[in-house]
Amino acid sequence: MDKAKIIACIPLFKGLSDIHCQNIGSIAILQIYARGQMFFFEGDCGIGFYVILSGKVKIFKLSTEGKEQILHILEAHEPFGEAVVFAGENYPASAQALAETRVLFFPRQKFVGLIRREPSLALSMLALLAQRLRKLTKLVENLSLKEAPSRMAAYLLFLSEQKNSTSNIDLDITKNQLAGLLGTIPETVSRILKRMTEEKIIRANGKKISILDRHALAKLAQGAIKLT
Amino acid sequence: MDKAKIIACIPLFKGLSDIHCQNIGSIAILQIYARGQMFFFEGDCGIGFYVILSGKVKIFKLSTEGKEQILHILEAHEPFGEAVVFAGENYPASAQALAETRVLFFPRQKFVGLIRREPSLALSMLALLAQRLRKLTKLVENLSLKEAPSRMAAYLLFLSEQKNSTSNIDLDITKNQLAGLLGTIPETVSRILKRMTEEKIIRANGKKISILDRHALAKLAQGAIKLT
DNA sequence: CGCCGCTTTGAATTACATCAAAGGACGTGG
DNA sequence: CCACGTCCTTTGATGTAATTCAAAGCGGCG
Repeated sequence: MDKAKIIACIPLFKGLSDIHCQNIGSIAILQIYARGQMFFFEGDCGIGFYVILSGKVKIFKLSTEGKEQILHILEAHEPFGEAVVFAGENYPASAQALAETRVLFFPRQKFVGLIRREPSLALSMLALLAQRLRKLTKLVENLSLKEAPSRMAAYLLFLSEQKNSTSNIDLDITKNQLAGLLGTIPETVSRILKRMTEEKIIRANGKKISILDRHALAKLAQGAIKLT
Repeated sequence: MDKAKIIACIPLFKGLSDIHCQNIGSIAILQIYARGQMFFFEGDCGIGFYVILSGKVKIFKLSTEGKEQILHILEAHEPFGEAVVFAGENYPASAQALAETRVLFFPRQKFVGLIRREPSLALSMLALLAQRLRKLTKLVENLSLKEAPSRMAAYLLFLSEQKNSTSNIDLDITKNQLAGLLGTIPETVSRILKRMTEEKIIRANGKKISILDRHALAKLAQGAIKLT
């Protein structure tokens, strides 16, 4: 199995010539993490970044009392730990495998060397960071400007759009994790879903959720209406 | 007045050769914004980014009900609007001058052209974005994992460190803006400062604040203790 | 001087977290 | 294949931090 081939398939490295993919491949290290295993803890010295080949990874922060805020849940082809490569300090959050996960690891110094010689790679990384920035900005907006039901509504709509705009969504995370993502607790998630069901906005069946009233959900997401 | 000279003084462009500073200067446009004037609104098409020469700029989001969350308050030498240059969509937040502000404006396309030819400029921008990412991560942590008094304590300590670790801080923003920065409302800010004063952790006099008990403030910031 | 926006304070309200408990899903090992 | 434990999920009762609403004092600036 050729690492250059794998790399050519990763969106982040899209558009790079074969020779560059080979260069990148030559510094990449294939690693496998078991479910529950940590990639790094917040505050660890940053030694490089990862790209997921398969599996699922949670990026999160922990409060002193143990409550967790999930920043991202990432899947195949998505990179993480990039910020540390360029600001060269410690990881600003922790990363853990939610399932068995295969990754490519890119050591910091070597990767920076590549970037120096390949401007289009630099632009790819810039685009990636800029996009992360947008995503976090959105998260801040949600956390501070919206209440929990709105955040839930926004998340359901987001999931729905990701998956071809079907009305049938599959939460592929536990409601515990969903709570961490929305900045709340499992009990609240449960109650909100219940109320949405009562108002016939959604139909819930375990991790399967059908959107019955997309319009109401959208209104809810903007905070224009409330759950009674 | 030579734009290349000005640019050489900006931390973002530190370490670039004279010739590069000239190139950068040749695409930069000097602009002056009056107090209260908007640079752009959230959702506007992104046409470029700015670097502050003097003045003060607020980057913020507005909820549908009009509450605002301030993401950053920026001063001389700090850039803003960078994310849009590389993700090439719309501004993810709004920007407004809090005082008369002089900026250099860098049009998107031209700047990307420069980066293609100058890897060290790319690395500078990468470092900048990575740092922004850290800052936002911290904000998310504060908003979701800490309660208001902790966020206030953290902010006071942050200000104190910025200004040579003196115990005498000058909030150079209104408490209204401080509330927006901390993700709360002016009344809450007022009450928290009052309680901190009662517990002799700080002494407040208008916008001047003295830290009396730095240790207690630090404990508060981590959430280890609470205001009674 | 007079106005407008900032600031403070109190009382009422609310959204959400916490605590407690029970039911359910899932996987492991017997 | 069933029994068991663990974790996830739901539901109710209770508590609390923070927003909302209201009103009055303060301050700066035209």
